[in-house]
Amino acid sequence: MSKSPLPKPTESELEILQVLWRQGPATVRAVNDELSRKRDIGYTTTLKLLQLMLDKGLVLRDDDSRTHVYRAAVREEETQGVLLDRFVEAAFGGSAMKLVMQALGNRRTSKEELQQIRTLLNDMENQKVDTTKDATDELA
Amino acid sequence: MSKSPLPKPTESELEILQVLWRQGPATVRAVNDELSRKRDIGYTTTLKLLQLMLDKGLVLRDDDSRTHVYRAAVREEETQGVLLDRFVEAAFGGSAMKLVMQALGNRRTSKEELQQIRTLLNDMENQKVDTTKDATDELA
DNA sequence: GATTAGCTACGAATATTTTCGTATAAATTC
DNA sequence: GAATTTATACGAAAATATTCGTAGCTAATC
Repeated sequence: MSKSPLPKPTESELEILQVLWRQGPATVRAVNDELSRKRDIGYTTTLKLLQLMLDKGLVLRDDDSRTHVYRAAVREEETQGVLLDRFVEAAFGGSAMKLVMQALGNRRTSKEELQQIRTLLNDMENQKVDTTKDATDELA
Repeated sequence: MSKSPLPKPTESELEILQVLWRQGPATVRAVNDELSRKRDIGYTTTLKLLQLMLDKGLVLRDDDSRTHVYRAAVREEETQGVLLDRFVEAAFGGSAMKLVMQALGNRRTSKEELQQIRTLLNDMENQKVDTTKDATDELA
């Protein structure tokens, strides 16, 4: 019903969400193994983080068996949206455009990706008009 | 010359940098007044933050007169670039595309802005970033 | 069935960031 | 020129976030 408060995940919590989003439900061990690939982190640290995240409602867990299985309780896109808003505000003074321009300008992007964006741009522009038979009045 | 270590500004420090970028060199009082518009913050808190930022090399100050004047020591675009990289990594698993798509998809963007992006896309696809005979142009 | 290995719970130490109180001194006001 | 206002410096409390040690329990191994 109402939008949950959706507590802001910390940096470490985000790391874990990334793992869960990418790999699906996982045990503490699995999450920890994954995190360990990138940095030094103890097992109980990962465990504690997951427990805190459970309290916050960021993850859910299945504790039927002794080895608990955690899964993300927040959707990837939604969470990213929230974080993005915050980030745009904090780092780009609220200008999403500036961010996009910089994100695009600053790195190598493949032709496929560029085309993907073009398609999105077209969709956005058309969608704004309406959804009748023809809306292709602009060519890019 | 060499890439500076460029210590990562914290959230609060970023707030202050925003002010300095927007308004140029300013006194503690001026910065604090500006921050106070958005949230509750004591004068000495702002002062302390600026002093810490001075230590870190994020700002410079002119203390010729009793009332010191601080100014940003890091450029806006550069800092945003660093933060953006970090953010893309942390929140979008390293995919700048995902971020751009979401940033574009999730909010109202004017036709002018869309056109602006198209122009950038075209430039990028042409690989040559210049619009004239000279190829030494650079995108912001 | 005793020992070992693997798991969770949880308190607490660390580290980091944010906030402010207090001391002190210079400028301004009356 | 005394009192008030306005500064800076700085220690340290408070708030957050991260990390790990240890206890206790269950399953697996020998």
